[in-house]
Order: sequence, then C-alpha cells, then structure tokens
Amino acid sequence: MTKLQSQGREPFEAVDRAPEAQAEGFATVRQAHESEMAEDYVELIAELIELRGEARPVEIAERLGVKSPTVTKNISRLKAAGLVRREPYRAIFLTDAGRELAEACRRRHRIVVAFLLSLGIDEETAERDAEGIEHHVSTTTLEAFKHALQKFQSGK
Amino acid sequence: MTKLQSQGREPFEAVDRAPEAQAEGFATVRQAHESEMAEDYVELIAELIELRGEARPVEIAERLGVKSPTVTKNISRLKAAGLVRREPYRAIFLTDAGRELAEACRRRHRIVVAFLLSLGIDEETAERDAEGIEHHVSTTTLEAFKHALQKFQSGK
DNA sequence: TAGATAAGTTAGCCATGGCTAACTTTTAAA
DNA sequence: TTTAAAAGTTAGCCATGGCTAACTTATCTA
Repeated sequence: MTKLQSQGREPFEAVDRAPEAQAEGFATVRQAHESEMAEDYVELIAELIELRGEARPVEIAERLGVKSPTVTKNISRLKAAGLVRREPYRAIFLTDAGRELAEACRRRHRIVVAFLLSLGIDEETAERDAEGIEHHVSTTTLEAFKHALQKFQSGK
Repeated sequence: MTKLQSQGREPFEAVDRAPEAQAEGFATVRQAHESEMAEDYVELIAELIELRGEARPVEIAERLGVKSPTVTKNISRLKAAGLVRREPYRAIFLTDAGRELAEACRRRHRIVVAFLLSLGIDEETAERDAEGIEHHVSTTTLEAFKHALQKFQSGK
C-alpha cells in the first residue's frame, strides 16, 4: 500500500501512529500557538509601517478585531521580547529582530496565500484560511508549497 | 496582474486588505482555537475506541503529551458540551454528537495528510503539520484539497 | 490657547489549558 | 484477601489573551 492510498481508508479504520510521535505533534501545535500572537502583531506592524510610516495601536486593534487594552498589553509583551520599540502614547516600531521575524512571516504568508489561490480557492477564503494555516506550516511544507506553485505557474 | 503573481511581490510592498475583512479573518482563527481542544480529544478518543474498545485517560494523556489532571479537566468540559459519556474512574465513550464530530475531524485529517503527502512531504512532517493545519481548513479549502488530490492520483 | 475629542493606559475581571501535590479509587499480585 | 501499584480526581497554581470601566495623555479645532 502506498502512502497516497491512506486517504482511501475506511471511515472506521484507526491509524495507529507511535504515541510519542503523536504527542510530539501536539506539542508542536501548542508551541506554534505561543508564537502566533507575536507573529501576527509584527506582521501587521510591518504592513502598517509601510502603508503609513508608523503603526498606531488604534489601527492594530481595528485590523486584529480586538480592543485597545488588549493591544497595549500585547505590545508590552512584544517589547519585553525585544521585537518592538516604543514609548508610551507613541507609535510602534520594529527592532531588527522584529523586522526579521515580520519579513519571514510575510514571505510565508504570501506563499501560503498564493498556493491556496493556485488550487482555485477564492481570494477571501485563501486569505482567511492562510491566516490560520501559516502558523503551522513547517519549512519542509513551505518548500513543498513553493515547489508546487512553481510547477503550477510554469505549467499554466 | 493576476492573483497568482501576488507571491512575486517585492518583500517590502504592503498588501492593503480591507481592515474589516482582516479582522474577520483573525476572529475566525480565534474561534478555531476554541474548538481545537474538543476536536483533538474526540478524534483521539474515536481512534482509541477502535483500537482498544475503550478510551482511557492514561492513553489520552500519553498521546496528547499532557498530564492526567489536564485530561480529567478537559474530559469534564467535553462531557458538559455533550460530546462524551462517562462515569468517574471509568473509560470514556463518545455520544452521538461526539462520534459525528470525530468522524468529520478524521475525514478532514486524512484528506489533509494525504494532500501533503501528494506534494512529496515525508510522513512524519505531513502528520505533524496536518495536526495544526486541519483546524484552520475551511470546507472550501478542504474541497480544493480533495480535488487536487484526485487530479494527482489520476495523473500519476 | 482652551476645551472637546480621540487615543492610549491601567486595573481588574474572565475562560482556557497547561502544571504539581495530595488524595481516592481501581486493579493486580503476593 | 490483603496490600502495593497504577489510574484517576481534586485543589490550587500559572500564563495567555480576551474584555470593560475608569483614568491619563495627545491632538485638533473653535
């Protein structure tokens, strides 16, 4: 039986993976959740700095769909993590580390979105799903997305 | 400029999506996070019931990579949510609703894994990434995965 | 330039989902 | 059948990331 046929299993046949491997997978997901906040913020801050020259908490709150105290709290966490530079009541800027992270996230985001679009998914859905998916895409999988995308683009 | 070329943007060019659409996307991700626990548990419980005839907290804890009090707490939440049936110190079983959710999750899981494998990703990575990705795949995207998979399987 | 409005912060609340320590119940073995 | 080990629960802790209410600071405008 080849790998690919795994999708053809009967609905009730259990897949018995090694417990430790499974546990490691779940641990990876939990770790990804811990970096999601930081990634979402720096990515958005980078976008806003490009568009406006600075990132303001109001706009961050609006675009993330959260209230401003939440932004204040999370920005102070990012500052503690050395990703962000800022003085109270002033706009927010990225440190070198923050800029680096933001760029990596944005590259990844674009690849995921472009990949989903190449499957024929509409733009709204691609953007929305990418927002959740991107945090769980390993470098291996990202490379595979890139590769498939290139193949699609040349073959079309 | 076509959709697909979006990946070819310069690293510093901002993509200005509508703020409300962006906010909605993040809200969707936050909602997905809220159902993740339930989905992971019922999926695993269904697997264990198949393999062993019942699901025991020890094994759930082992496979999720968490400690047993965490399992106890979460199982009681699932019970309150009507997904699980169980008496203290006894094995755990699924209600009809739980079984239904579990099957949907497992179907989705298998499609995501098979799809990643079809891109040439190794099995360990596919399983690990799928664990995180699956919770953020809309029905639209899942259909696109299925479609791409069929195309791949027939064309190979 | 004074005062109103908008923006940002602080304090304190809540649920989630981890954890350890200590206890109870069940199971298995001597 | 008694007792030791394994399994499960309870209580209470922690960090995360939401929220509202109340306050402070900055900005804009009359």
